[in-house]
Amino acid sequence: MGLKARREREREALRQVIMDAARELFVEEGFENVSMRRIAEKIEYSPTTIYLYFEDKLSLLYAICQETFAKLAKRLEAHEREAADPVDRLKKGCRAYIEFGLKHPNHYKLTFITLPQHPKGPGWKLEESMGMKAYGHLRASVEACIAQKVFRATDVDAVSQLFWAAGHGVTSLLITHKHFPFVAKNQLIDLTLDTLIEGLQQ
Amino acid sequence: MGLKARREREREALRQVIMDAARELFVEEGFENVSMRRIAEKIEYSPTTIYLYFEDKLSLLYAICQETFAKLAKRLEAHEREAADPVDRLKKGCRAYIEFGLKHPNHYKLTFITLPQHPKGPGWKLEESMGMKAYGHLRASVEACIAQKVFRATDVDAVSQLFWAAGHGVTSLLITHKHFPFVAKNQLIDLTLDTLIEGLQQ
DNA sequence: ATTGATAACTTAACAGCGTTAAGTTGCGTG
DNA sequence: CACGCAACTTAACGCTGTTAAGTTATCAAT
Repeated sequence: MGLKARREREREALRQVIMDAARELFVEEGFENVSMRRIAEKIEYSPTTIYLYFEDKLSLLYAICQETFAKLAKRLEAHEREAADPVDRLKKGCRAYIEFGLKHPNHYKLTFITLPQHPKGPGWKLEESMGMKAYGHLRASVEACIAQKVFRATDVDAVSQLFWAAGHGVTSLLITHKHFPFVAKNQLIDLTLDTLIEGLQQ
Repeated sequence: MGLKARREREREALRQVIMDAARELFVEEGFENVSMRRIAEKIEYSPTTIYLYFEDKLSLLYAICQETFAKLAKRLEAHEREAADPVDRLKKGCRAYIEFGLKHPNHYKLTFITLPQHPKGPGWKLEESMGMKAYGHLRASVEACIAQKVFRATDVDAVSQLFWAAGHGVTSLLITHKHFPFVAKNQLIDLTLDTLIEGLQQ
């Protein structure tokens, strides 16, 4: 009967409630500054209940990041369809990536800046799934630019990694050195992307 | 007599012993995974002794980072004297920065990647001292390029931060994503610097 | 209808953390 | 010899992530 199915649904619902509460706290106050007890308090369960749904605190964060980065991949796909011109598409994709990082600094920190090694188990697969997928989008845009001969360089991976490095550099610098007197964010982002494209065009 | 001076010297010596022990542990196992008690054990003092020399754990980390910044600044100065041409100087400086990071990945991680925010307010900016000095060297090179009108852009800080971001991006990506199928390190570094300079030249 | 299993959830506790208040020791000066 | 001060330690507080054991409710089978 539908009993088992209903229980399964309820289980999944609580799992989602935990993730939503945890995400809100993590994003607001940072992963390290949020305790399991605070998450539990927020959802009005005992702290140990969380351990019935997630192996430990890190696994909880991983699950949240999976969700968030699925969103990023989707957003990149959307940008891919929007722009017909490959250069424009590349630029918009990079911009989306950077702005995503700035909007979700804690998720970005976890997955791209400090990858904490999970002491046990099969290890951290996010990079191989969501992260790789995101890189695939970037690579496709670059490949289009090279195919249309608007870029001088021909090594698709080198150029892709150049864009990733620059985008990552801007993003992580703005995130981790909040107090540094940076110029306006948008100015720095625009200058970065424009300079790269200008320098690559033949 | 020289008593006070000797005591001062001894105090400074123990302070340095603490910093050396802490740095070694931090670099080996990461800031979060090293407790004050473990540092104390290593130097064979009680944990509270450390608090006679450093306000708290983060202050200890900050002091260590100051030292690292100082080393980097010195190396940048050396490279600065070598090259007369401003573009060449800028390139060599960036290269030195990146190679410093790749050669001391754990120090780099500690000072530029993992550096957490100090909760005791905004008066703590590491960037105002040693980090600023390093940034100053970069800025001077960029300023020379702009003064000699080899660069199109005129905002010295924006361009400086562009180079910092790109250099940091390459460095941190190579350090933290060791298993990713990057192209050859030198290829990526060269492409990055050449593309930036090409894109900025008028 | 009673029993028994099973799943969901809680209580209590452990070991360790950063940090502080209070206490102890040893030494140079009066 | 006694005082004061500096260096250092002991003991404790209130946290933390996590686990073992215990409770409760619900469904299946006798």
